Amino acid sequence: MKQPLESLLHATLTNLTGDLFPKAALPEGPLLERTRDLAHGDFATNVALVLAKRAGRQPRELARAIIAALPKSELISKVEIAGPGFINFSLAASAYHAELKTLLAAGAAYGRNQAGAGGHAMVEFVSANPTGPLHVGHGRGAAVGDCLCRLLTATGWAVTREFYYNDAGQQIDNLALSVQARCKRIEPGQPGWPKDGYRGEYIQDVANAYLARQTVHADGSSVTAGADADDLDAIRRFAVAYLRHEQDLDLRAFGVEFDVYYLESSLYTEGRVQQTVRALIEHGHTYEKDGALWLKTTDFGDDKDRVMRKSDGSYTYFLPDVAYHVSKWQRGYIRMINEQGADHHSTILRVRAGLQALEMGIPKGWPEYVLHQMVTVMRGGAEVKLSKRAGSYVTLRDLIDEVGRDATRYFLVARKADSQLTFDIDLARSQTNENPVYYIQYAHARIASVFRQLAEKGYTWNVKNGKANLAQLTQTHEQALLVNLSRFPEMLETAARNLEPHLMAQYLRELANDFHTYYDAHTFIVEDAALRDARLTLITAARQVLQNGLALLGVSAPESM
RNA sequence: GCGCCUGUAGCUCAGCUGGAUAGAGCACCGGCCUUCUAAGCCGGCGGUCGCAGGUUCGAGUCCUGCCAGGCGCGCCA
Repeated sequence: MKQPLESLLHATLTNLTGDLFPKAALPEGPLLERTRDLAHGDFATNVALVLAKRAGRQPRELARAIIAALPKSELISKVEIAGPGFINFSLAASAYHAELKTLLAAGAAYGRNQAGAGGHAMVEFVSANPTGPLHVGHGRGAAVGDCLCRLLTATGWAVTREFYYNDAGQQIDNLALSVQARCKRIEPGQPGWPKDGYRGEYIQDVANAYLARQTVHADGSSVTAGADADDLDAIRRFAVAYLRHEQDLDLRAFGVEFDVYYLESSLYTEGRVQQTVRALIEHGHTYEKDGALWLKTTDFGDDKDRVMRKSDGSYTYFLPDVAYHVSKWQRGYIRMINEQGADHHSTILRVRAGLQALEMGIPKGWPEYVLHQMVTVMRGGAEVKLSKRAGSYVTLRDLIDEVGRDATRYFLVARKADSQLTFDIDLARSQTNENPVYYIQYAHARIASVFRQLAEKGYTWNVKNGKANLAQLTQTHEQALLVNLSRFPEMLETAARNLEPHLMAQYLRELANDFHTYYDAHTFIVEDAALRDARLTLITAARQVLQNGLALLGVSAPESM
């Protein structure tokens, strides 16, 4: 909708270049914006205001010149100068009718674009260590990351979803020791309980399964428990597989799937960590001090250098991190987006520094990051502390079971990732209109219901007749709906470009509001066949966009509620 | 002390690349179901956009400095 008009304007301005203003004065980026107020038409441009100084003319005078140079177009019904020098465009009703037909023809594909041109993008998200069930923070990561994947796919990217986890190292040792202790009936706090052990009850479940010689499947392989409480290595393998499997069940319940599970241990077994160390040394960005090997991250903006190989010969976390990103780069991803909790924000600089130090031609801003801030969980008016170690955290599974998948996903993705989120379990549990996801789903269900009623009343919807009579849609509410439906492709484009899924959640709420308002103000199933078919055509379009939008959020679009 | 994020209505939050009169939901007050699902609609109440400067024709949005909150600042991951 916006694009043809923008092209027209751009061409007009290009023609005026040199005459009215220098070419360099032309602003880059979008020229047009949607107006907030219908009195200002459909689209507005501030280009006359922007160019005024460079052109040495009054904005309104410049606006007149631009309008005069504008070729005639069927799209536009009115152009006027407003305020200090805005040019406001009103679109012809026929332009909206054409858009509606485009929408219906495109169906589930409406709003999609090819901005990514089939390029390969990866989103790495969740990446929880297999030391316990997923908590609410992981849930936010899962919801946001999954929506990012959907947005990127819808805008022409070939997306790979990857989950990275640490299957060795200190945390996993703690896990194994904790399970071992539980195998020996030692409880947290008792003598023999490991320092920094995992205290959650799920550790006992793992221990019980281990002693019962269960077999668990995870990430393409299966592990059978040895039942020997002294075999720490067997316990470790079993516990990791057991908890990875449990996380998989959580993710499946949440409707999130991954293409690749990447094991940190493989970075060692494949020699990638060693190769990375060697390369970093070769490029001269390292030095030895106090028996440790340091990377000069200060060369790349860090406030102090970082140890990469400890004096005991083992590596700090960030070296495998760098090696891991080298793997991602070598796998050919143009875009690499890491979705993670903001408590890990300090890794951004270091990973990028490590990649730059390798001098492999990796762009400075690669990878991209989307960080989500903490989720505070409230229950009974009190905060529930998230603590994996203490074992008293709210799991993602708790939320899904109590609130439902749809509401959980919507809540976790409807806010800017940048802002802290308060997840009030009591509020989200209450199945009332306080839950905005119901509001949107209800709009969809209502439309479905209208068509059920239509059949009961012995009518059928004549699509052809509806499309031929779109001019009958003259009501204010109908026009508002037409306008907002046509905004969907722009919203999708913006949400994907900015990596901000919450924009889609927000938009759908507005669209649902437009529909509900329309629904209450007018009857769709009327005697007049032309009007009836036109209205049914309009609400079918609304149903389609609600479906498309909800699909981008991974939220269902129910036929009835 | 340093870095990242946040500060908008009583509460929870939107506000897209700076634009024209700052928007929703909840709460509160008042209306609307013999008519396609009232999980809905309409109206009202409510704001010095943390504070102070600056840039700009124009700032909630950009810059600087403060103030407040969150998260990080390890030879943990």
